[in-house]
Amino acid sequence: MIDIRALRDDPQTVKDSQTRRGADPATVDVALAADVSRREQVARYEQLRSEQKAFGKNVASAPKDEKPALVAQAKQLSDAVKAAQVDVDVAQTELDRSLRAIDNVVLPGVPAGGEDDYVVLREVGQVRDFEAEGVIDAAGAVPDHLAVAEGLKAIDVKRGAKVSGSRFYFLTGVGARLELALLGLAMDTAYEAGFTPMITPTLVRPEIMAGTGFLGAHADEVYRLAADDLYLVGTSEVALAGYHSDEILDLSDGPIRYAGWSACYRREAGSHGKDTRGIIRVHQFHKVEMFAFTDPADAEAEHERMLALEEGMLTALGLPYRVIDVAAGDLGSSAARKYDCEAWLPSQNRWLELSSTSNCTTFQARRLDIRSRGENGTSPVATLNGTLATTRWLVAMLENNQQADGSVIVPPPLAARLGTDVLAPV
RNA sequence: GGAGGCGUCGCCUAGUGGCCUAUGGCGCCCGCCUGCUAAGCGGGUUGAGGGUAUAAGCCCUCUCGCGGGUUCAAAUCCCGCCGCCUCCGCCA
Repeated sequence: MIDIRALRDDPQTVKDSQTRRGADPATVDVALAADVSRREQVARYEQLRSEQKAFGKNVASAPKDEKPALVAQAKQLSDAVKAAQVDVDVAQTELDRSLRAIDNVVLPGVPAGGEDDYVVLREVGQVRDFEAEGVIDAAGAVPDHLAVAEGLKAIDVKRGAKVSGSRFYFLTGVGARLELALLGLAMDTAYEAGFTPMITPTLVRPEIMAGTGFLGAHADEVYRLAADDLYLVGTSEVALAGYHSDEILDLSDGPIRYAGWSACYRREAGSHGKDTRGIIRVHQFHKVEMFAFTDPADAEAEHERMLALEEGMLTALGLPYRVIDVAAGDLGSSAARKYDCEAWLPSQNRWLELSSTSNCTTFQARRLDIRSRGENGTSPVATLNGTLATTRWLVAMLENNQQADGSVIVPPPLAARLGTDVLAPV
């Protein structure tokens, strides 16, 4: 939800933001009109209610024989109050609806445009020359993650499909160990950076799902259990954002930071035919997600901090990657800025998104009513999230660290956990 | 899954339709008293939103788990939901 006070004070900024996203700036005028209307109705209701309460005392203390006449008058007042209450409800609903139609205000510096208008901030690490090293198959191509994994008996997609259908898989043996080591490293990294480790529910109530904005444009991406009216989360961000819903937080000691470990479920409804081989795009995976509640003034610094932690993980794993500043039109309604880290995928000669960190400023906190106390009462906090590791990271590790003999070098931080620095084909 | 009980201002608690603008205690805060501490005495203490003034303050609305309903009037009566507790059953 957008800040109604900021909207009153400076509608032009919000209009400009909508324009940069490719959205309709007229939504701002609709919301402003709804705001004025709501305030009028509320003032009217409060006035009438005040009169009613004062009159009610007369009725209570009146002698018995005067009561019938007073009650008749009170009834008229009551009818007026009820009518005013209905008007307030209508105006409030209209205001909420019009505010939900407005996306978060993008931060200065965010590139304008759509999906292809991102700006590459930097490329880090060296992409190996696989051909020169002889890491190619019979057809002269770099083996992809699934070919490598099958050599290690690390991933079984055939039986995943047999048991659960397409886009499901088993991580087997070293594959399972590698994933546990990766996610464990991510949890430890987050813990050392001041994040409280959390293992979160993966089934949530409708109001939490809606409050975090995942039932909007991408509602068909979400699994729902009809018999229980619960949703399977696509990320622990949902549970972590909901964790403090309807609360007033004490941020006087700095940001509140959580690292959520959870399974994530996505229907991948709109991606038929995309990334169908291997485990790049699957219905279920695991993820360690950073989540922070901060003072709005600290949000941009926290965002940079999360990005640095993500880059630290990628560097520790020795993965070549680049950082992109996602363009306004590709942000999703709650983000004010988003950085993606993309690792190099040698089998496809392209970049693959491994992590994403969003600064949602106060947008999510307004919907979930999460505030902190300041000099002038309470105000919404800022929320931020960022990926620290997912199952998909295995894809990049398997491809980038493979050797000509089909073995895979284990990066040092994981080697310590696995007890070996190389995974050999079996 | 079945049966029952409960949810009031930090904690405990009173409150069965109208002077409830919610009782009392504990705790906490301020002051008095005091060699110091404790005790005692006096005062204050639900939270949120808005208005006005900004030294404080003053005014209005909402707030008795949440949402509806009945009524001129609801903490109180009715319905739904959520949560907690007890017992039975089942279960990793």
